Amino acid sequence: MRAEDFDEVRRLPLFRSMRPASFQAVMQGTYAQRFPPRLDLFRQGQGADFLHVVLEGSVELFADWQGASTTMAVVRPVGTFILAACIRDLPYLMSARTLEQTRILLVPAPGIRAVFREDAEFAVSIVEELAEAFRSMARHAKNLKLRNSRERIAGYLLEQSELAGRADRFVLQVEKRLVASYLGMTAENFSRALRSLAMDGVELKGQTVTITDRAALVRACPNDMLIDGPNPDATGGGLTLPRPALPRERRRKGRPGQG
Amino acid sequence: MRAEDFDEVRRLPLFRSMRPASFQAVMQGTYAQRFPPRLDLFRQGQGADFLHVVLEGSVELFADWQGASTTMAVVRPVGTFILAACIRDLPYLMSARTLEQTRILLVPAPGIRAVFREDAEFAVSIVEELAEAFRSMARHAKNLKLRNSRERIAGYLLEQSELAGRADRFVLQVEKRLVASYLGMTAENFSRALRSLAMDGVELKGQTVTITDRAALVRACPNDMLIDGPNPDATGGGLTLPRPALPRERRRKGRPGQG
DNA sequence: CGGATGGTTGATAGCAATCAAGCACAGTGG
DNA sequence: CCACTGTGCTTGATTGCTATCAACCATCCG
Repeated sequence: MRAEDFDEVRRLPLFRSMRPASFQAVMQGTYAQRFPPRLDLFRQGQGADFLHVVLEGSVELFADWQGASTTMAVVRPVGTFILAACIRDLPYLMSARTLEQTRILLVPAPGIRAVFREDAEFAVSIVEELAEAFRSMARHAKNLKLRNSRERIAGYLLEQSELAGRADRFVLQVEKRLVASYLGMTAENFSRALRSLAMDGVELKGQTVTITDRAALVRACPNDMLIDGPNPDATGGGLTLPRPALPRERRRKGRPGQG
Repeated sequence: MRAEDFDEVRRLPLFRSMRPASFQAVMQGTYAQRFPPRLDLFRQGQGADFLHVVLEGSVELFADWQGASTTMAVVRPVGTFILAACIRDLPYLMSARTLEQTRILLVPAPGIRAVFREDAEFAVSIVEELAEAFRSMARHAKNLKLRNSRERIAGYLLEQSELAGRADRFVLQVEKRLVASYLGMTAENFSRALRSLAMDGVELKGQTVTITDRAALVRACPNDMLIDGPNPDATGGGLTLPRPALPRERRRKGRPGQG
């Protein structure tokens, strides 16, 4: 591993608070590698050999079953993936491929597990990373189960706007077909539903999205901190009031969920 | 906290490998409590004060948004919940209620966070628990995105059969409406789809399910270790072969997913 | 200029939600 | 003992959202 990589990695949130000796130990066998676009990194079901850290570029995590395939997440710098599989030394639940040219740090899983026991600060970093991954996946599931496709798209656009610094105009970071899959719908339906959001203050031109009426868009999908993510100091909603204990749980029209 | 509770708790997977002094520290302010059926334990959005450990009974974790509600998980002894929220000291993403009379251990979150740094064995237990929670949620999301309702039900039945020791006859552990919600469909649809599985080797009588033709049921939903869970020494499938890189990703008929 | 890929649009089918009863069962109270 | 009532479950009719199938367009690229 190159010296400049070494320094860069040392500054990553996951590694910055650990003791120098621990860092050295974890770095044994660790290397950074550059991958071309659209390269399969690993398949679901494989054994977990390396913790992956995205340094540059982006990686798609996806899953498939019986010929169907779905995008589970897109990881960008400085995100990690398959931490859980490494910790438990179990097969990956997802497959991974690069979306663009991507530089990835590959940290041997055994080293992680060993140093975890010896360096409390590293353990804290690991567990916080993992906790955030859990919460992210829980939000993903909630999003799928509690919202219909139109709402999911509206929510996604609002979230992207937040990530772009609450900008009213931003460019989609990934191709639409991938967003569609991530949001749990077909590309065709995504296209249609996205267009239909013109009524709700969304303007489209290629990959560029312009929010012309934020209030209307929020009306189409009231944002909720507990689904859309923490987005610091969100003025919008984040409301989650205790509901008034209805006689028999009432269901909102338009969504499955339960009774 | 009673002495016999103390001993019982000490033997739990989460606490059994930690040092005595650490255990003492974590137990400060910890208490076991018995709750009546159908009692709300907390609401999503609340601050994470206690790690919860189910000692007896069962707890439903659910989430709601804009009047819609969905079951995210059912926790049984000796499972924990909201570990991630405790670790990160963030609001719960889900609400919780008891399903039956339930005894729960309430462990103050600050103690967890403090002792985590001091006792490596405890840290390992925590992180393994959390990793498993992540994987469970990831499987839940995969299940929702890659299978249609019929398949999800068939998969659920096969899983329940495994949990009952690969029994061909077993009793549903929770009411059907709740299973339906967990599987992401309405109670009505669950009822219909369940009945339609008679064609696939499933017999029904009240809460009792009899699998008369396991092969047929597996055909209705090929089980996959990476969705249905680890179910030790499963003979069935668990196959997840590298697909042969089709010219343009083909989609199976009947499921959303992506392209 | 093909050819491949991503995106869009239209027509159609189908799965799943909604609305509305009706049934079964348990607990309660007369 | 038996209405009475609440709850869970089922069934039927209907609506409608979403997938599927099939073109077609735009862009990029060798």
